[in-house]
Amino acid sequence: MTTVISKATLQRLPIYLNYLKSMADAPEYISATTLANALRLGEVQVRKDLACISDAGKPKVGYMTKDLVAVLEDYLGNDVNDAVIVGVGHLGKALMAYKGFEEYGFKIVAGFDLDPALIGKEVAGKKVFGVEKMENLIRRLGIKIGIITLPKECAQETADKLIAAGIRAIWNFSPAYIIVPDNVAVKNENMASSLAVLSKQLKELLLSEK
Amino acid sequence: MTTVISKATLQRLPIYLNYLKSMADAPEYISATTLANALRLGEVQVRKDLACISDAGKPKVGYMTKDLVAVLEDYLGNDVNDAVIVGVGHLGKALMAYKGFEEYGFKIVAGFDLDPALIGKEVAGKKVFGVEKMENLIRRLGIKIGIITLPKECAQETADKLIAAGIRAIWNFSPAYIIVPDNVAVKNENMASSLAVLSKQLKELLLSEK
DNA sequence: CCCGTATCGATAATTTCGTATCGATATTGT
DNA sequence: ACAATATCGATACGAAATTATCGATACGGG
Repeated sequence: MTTVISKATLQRLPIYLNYLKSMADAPEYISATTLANALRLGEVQVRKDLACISDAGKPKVGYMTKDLVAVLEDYLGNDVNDAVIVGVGHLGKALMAYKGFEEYGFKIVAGFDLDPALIGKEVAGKKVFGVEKMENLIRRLGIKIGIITLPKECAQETADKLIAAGIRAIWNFSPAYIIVPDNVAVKNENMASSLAVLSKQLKELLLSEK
Repeated sequence: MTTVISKATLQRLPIYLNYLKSMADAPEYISATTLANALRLGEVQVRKDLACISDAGKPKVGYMTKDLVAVLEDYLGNDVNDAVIVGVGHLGKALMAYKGFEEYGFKIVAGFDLDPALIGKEVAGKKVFGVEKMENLIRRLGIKIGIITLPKECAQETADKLIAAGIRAIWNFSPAYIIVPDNVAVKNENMASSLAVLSKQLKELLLSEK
């Protein structure tokens, strides 16, 4: 365990956790085989992923479910990060209301927007501020993660402001491709990329039946 | 060109297209080097990706921008797929209003929801129907793609209904992991996976400066 | 009590993906 | 016209990820 965890594995860990927690009738033990079948993954792959964070697998029975959940939660959420969101449109509101981030050590503490109709309101219990308060508030609270849910025109400009205020990781949902300095992490969430994969799969499915 | 296109490449193609189209002052020609620098990718990687779909690169000058856009659009959107969306909450509305899907051969034609206050209304010019109309409408229009933006409780059940109605590709934004038959494509969009990667990057960044 | 089987962990093989290198070619400057 | 250079496409190499294989171990059934 506690070896170097590859990016690919890291992306699967939340999926295991999510699946385990969503099981209504969780058995006491669960095997890699069972998990693999349920999630459409390779049996060996699951075992290898789990080996990174757990060493409690037993032949013939599998892993104790509650232990597995515990180590996954521990690994994924071991330090809670506060985050702010810029752009309280539909997507921004959806993310602010998304239950489940906090399970992964992630907490949205405030939103920012230009719209006076939104400022001062609350969304999912989180207050919405005017963007002019943004830099000050981020700096004061020492927040490191910023989420951008804005039209692409203002995305880069906002990213620059966030970075100037001390943000070190940006999750960008705008269609714009954001460029940041090397000492800032960025994840450009591109809907079209996911879609391209799905669309290709569909095409192949339909073709294979002709 | 027209070789087998890997999944990794396929995911980058929309990014190239998006970048090229978003350039305000697009030059007549653009080189792989320029693209690579702008998108923080390897120069050779970009060239290799583009080689899959284009053969119009010229030494010293690069690719003719409008040709590149044309082949990318052609490849990514060569068959327009109609799609429906189930769950017209914040996220559903955000996707319905998302400009940019149609550039990738993808068109949301209707939404479905349970809320009587929404039924009959329009979101971004698309009508919202009651879920009881869902199966009929999908079958009648021969729609193949369904997007699920519902709470996790109803996700699997809805997926089953969609499939029964003839849907062959599901884009699932609910936190639930959806299981489908082999002849249906599914993409479980897991926010937590993206987040895990970003969060780890941030942690490493902060650690490396200590 | 022993044998068959499901499962684990580890190692090895294969595949996929990314990167480096090299000759070829078009443009620019002299 | 010719040399210098940026870029392309192709090939070869290396790294990463997935998949296959194997011995070891725990449980259940004769």
